[in-house]
Parts: sequence; C-alpha cells; structure tokens
Amino acid sequence: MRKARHVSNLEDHLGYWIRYVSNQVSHAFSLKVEARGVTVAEWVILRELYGRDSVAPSALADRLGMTRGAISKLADRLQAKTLVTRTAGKADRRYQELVLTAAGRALVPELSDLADQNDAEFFGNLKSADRATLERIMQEIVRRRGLRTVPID
Amino acid sequence: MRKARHVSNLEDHLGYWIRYVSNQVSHAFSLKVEARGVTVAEWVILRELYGRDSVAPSALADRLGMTRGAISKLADRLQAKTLVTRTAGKADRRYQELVLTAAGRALVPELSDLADQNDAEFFGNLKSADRATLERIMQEIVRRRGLRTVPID
DNA sequence: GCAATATAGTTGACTAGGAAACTAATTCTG
DNA sequence: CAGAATTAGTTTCCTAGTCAACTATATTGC
Repeated sequence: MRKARHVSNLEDHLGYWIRYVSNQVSHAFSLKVEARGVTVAEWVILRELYGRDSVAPSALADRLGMTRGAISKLADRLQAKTLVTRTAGKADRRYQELVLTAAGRALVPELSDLADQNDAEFFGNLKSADRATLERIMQEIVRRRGLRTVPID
Repeated sequence: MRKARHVSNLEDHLGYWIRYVSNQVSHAFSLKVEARGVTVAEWVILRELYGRDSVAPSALADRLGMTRGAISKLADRLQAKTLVTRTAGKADRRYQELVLTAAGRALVPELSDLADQNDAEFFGNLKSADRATLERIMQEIVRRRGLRTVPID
C-alpha cells in the first residue's frame, strides 16, 4: 500500500495570501500610474530622483535591487518620455547624472497621490490596530532577514 | 513662492512593505523549486493537477488568472519535462485533458514540502497571534475585493 | 442541415527584466 | 608612468508573460 503523503494546499501558506494581496495591490497601482503614462518601475525611479540633485544609475541599481542593464533600459525610456536627463559626470565620466526634468518633477507629486490613493483603497478600511500590526510584522520580517532593496515588481 | 506639495515616501505605504516581503518570499521559493527543475508557475499548475483526474487548460487559465496563451506555453514546458500529458478531450475535442504523469505525481509532495519549508522560514518565527492576525487581514482584503484567482508571479 | 457564431487552444509580435559579454573610463601597482 | 585590474554603463541573448490574430471544433438558429 502506498504511503499516505501529506501535500499541503496552496492556501495553507501565509506566503500565498501575501502574494495574492501584493499582486492585487501592485496591479491596481500599475493601472493607475499607466493611465499617467509611466510604469511602476519608472515611478520608483522618478521617486528616487525627486528632491535629489542627481543620482547615478549604479546607485539606483544597488538601491532598487535591479541590474545595471535594467536601469540602463529604464533610463532610456524615461529619457524618451523626457522625464529625466542623462549627462556624463563631470568629475568621473564613467558615472552618469540622472536628473528629473521639469516635467518629471511635476509628475512625481501626482503619482505620489495615486500611491496614497491605492494604499487607502486596499488598507484604508483596516482598523488602525490591524494596520499597525501589519506594518510591524512586515517590517520585522524585513529587518530579521536584513534586506535592503526597494521592491519593484 | 512655489506651493509646498506633499510627496509621500515609498515606505509610507503598506503596499510597499507587503510587496517587499512578498517578493522576498517568492524569490526564496523560486530558488528552492528551481533547484528541482521547475518554476513557480509550473509548480502551481502541478499542484492544481494533483489529485484530479484531468483539468482543461482553460480551467487553469480561469483559476490562475493567466491567459490561455500563457497556459498553453506552460503546458508545453511541463510536457517537455514529462511531468504532464496532454490529450484531446473525448467528448469535446476542443478541450484538452492535462494529466500528471507518474513523475509529476511524485514531484508534487516534494515541492509541497519546499513550500512548507519556505513559509516556515519567513513566518515561522512569528508569534501565533501575529500569524493569525496576518492571515485574517490578508483574507479579509481578498474577500472584501471579491478576488478569485490564484496568484502566480 | 448548413451558415453564423462561439469557444479552446496556438502562435507571433511585443514587453520587461536577468545574465553575461562587451566598451570606456579610472585607479592601482610595480 | 605604463600595463593590469576595476568600475560604470551598454548590449545581446534568454525567459516568461500579455495581447491579438489565427485555426479547429462545437453549438445555435434559421
């Protein structure tokens, strides 16, 4: 007789539920920002540039946990949309200086509003104790695993 | 003088933290299953087929919230790995019958163990009250938004 | 019962990202 | 100070999805 082997259900895992919610939140947000002509990844870059004089692609790659190749292509797109400029560094010409254009600078607060809106849409109904618990647990997990990069996708 | 405009930080959003954790959990899981030669999406399909006589690709597409094109290609790969078979339906030849092979059937419990392991790795240290709260909140959000598909990516 | 319509699955064009090979600029070292 | 090693960014190839056009089968409605 075959040994009875336990096979857990997908829904038995907390990771399942978190991914579920995360995907929905991200997808909803992606619809919102794409109506403004940018992707979520582009939004994150714009947000990182906002309020800074200039940022090097490599710094973004490190901070966002993406490859330099990916940042290079993102910068291409953002430049094509005239939301950022890209110039060779003065001191060290290996580095580039990514800078928001006026259009980019104007767009960030609008996208930020969309982010606030999106978050409220999903989490606004939570009781504030639940909100706080959720935030604490997530941050605990992040801290415990010593993670460092901004999640993009 | 320019109007002061509030721009929220990325980390001000619960969605940010959840995506962060979700990405880490998924990525860790993906490394585990890929060491067994399958992707996360393939695992989800295998799990859906497990314990069922046969499932049609279209049913998977609906259930998993993926396009039929994606399922078609996934089925190609799973077939190439000889984990599933694909035969035209007897009654209605438009439908296919996806069925786990013996190898597929044997693999599912192992992958299921990896899923358990991965979940424990991230959430095992939580106090059980926190676990319960987290699960409740996530399910509440899912229920409130009337969502229905299994999250893949 | 046959044409119009609907449904299941496939395919090709496209997107976004990762990996690794590549180029250009800088720094290190002997 | 010249050659080696390092670093920043780009590019090519690959993967895994979506979307939309397409094929094949089944159903519907004169």
